[in-house]
Amino acid sequence: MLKQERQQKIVDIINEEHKVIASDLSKRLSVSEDTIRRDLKELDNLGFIKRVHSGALRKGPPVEDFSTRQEMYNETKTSLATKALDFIKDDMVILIDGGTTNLQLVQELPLTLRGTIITNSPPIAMALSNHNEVEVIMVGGTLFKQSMVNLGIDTTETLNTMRADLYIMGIYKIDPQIGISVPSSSEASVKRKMASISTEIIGMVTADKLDTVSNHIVCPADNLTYLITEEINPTIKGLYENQKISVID
Amino acid sequence: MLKQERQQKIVDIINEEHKVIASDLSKRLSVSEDTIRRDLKELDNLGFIKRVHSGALRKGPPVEDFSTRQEMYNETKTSLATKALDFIKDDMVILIDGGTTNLQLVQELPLTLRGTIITNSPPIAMALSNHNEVEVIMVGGTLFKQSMVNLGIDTTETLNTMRADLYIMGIYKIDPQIGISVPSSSEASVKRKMASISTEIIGMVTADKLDTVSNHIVCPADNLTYLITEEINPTIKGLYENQKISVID
DNA sequence: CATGATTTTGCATGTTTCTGCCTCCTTTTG
DNA sequence: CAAAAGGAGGCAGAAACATGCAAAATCATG
Repeated sequence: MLKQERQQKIVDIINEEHKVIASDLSKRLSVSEDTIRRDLKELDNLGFIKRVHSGALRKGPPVEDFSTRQEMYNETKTSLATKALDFIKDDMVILIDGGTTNLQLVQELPLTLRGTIITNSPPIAMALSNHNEVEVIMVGGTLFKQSMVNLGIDTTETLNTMRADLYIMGIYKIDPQIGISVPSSSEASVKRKMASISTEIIGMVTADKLDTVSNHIVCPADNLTYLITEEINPTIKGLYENQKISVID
Repeated sequence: MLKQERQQKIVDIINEEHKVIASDLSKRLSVSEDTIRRDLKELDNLGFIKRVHSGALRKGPPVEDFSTRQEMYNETKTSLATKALDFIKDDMVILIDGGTTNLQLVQELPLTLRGTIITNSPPIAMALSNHNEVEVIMVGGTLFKQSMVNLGIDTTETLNTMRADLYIMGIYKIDPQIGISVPSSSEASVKRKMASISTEIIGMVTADKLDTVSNHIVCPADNLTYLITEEINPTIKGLYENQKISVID
């Protein structure tokens, strides 16, 4: 068995069973305890596990009580988020609204990032609790539970007094002709306001959201400065590029 | 069993049961009393528990960040929350700020509750995502990560336009003479504003917060309509009752 | 293919940690 | 005060660990 393969198994076992005993692993994987110890040491150095005497422990919290977390460990969303990271620099004022893709992005932000993040989404705010160099400004309003964002007249009024370098718009539906649309009018109006106070706008879109339409129009698609998508389909790409949007895939 | 694992269990047991007897632990964990004593000593040195003769007690940790405190699901907070539930009826406008005890309370609210909840705490808002009959209004501001609440001028100004039937105040420190205090001035001013727009105020207090003081005074203790505590100590109870606070234990 | 370098692994070694037992001391309780 | 319970510190065996070394496997390069 390959070393890398074996170490992957060890990580899997620890994630599954929350703890592991070195001598036990030795039998289960049919290698000497010395090898196991070396593996555990390496994995600890890499930060995957926590080494303790006679074995190792899982690193994260013992129980994940956020049922939504699994859903967000989506490979596509991760790769979209990674591309979006290129647009985020220190000392920017960044506006982020809701959506699981945006949440994914925030979770990938380096802990050393410095700047200001304005959001109307409680989950986004909470995800930033460990970013000590980021000032988080929450925009209040009435919580719209379906997408976990604050909306309403208070929200737009508060936004009136702000500005941002970059708005990372959560996108539910987008279509080259119709534009960006959402299921509720108050959400549309808050997004419009956010767009109006930001210098640049980027949107991350998974392929399933391309060429679909919802009830309330936010803005034309070409209001986006950058469209980050996984789609390689040249037809679709061309449609958006005709509107002078930079399409990144 | 791993040593770390055993010590984690001891901490869990103490958080759950409030106290623990060394000889009892020895049987429950199948190790000698000597080993238990050594564990308790270590855990005491690390600050997780308070060592006493013949066992150990739960420690009211003075300061630590929110993510650590959030792990402390313990019996006291649950029972305090249960008592507080009596004050919550349908169709009320309830103001709730931050704190783990408040979060615990919100998690125990019946899903059928109907009404309006105003909060400046993202975790509180998120905990209400499944309460379909509750309108959640988030008050924005600058996120104070240590206690996960929104604070600042915007926060107090927004609150100026609101009112509530009941304010459930998260209490950090309370003393009969000095009053209720918190570590930051902006937190104090937001709490004062919240108190001023609410008809009644209740506070849940675990024993470790009684008779302690922090830097910034919020208000006198007798501003509270009800004080809900686990403390049975008649002296302390009398002190607060002299100030015409209803003390519930 | 050949051959030398690198990586991986198991074994032998001396060291450290963990644990239970023992003895002596301290605290609690009646 | 005295007995009982709990605790501190030392000791020793067992288990776990780090380290060096050599054999085997793998890789790199011509």
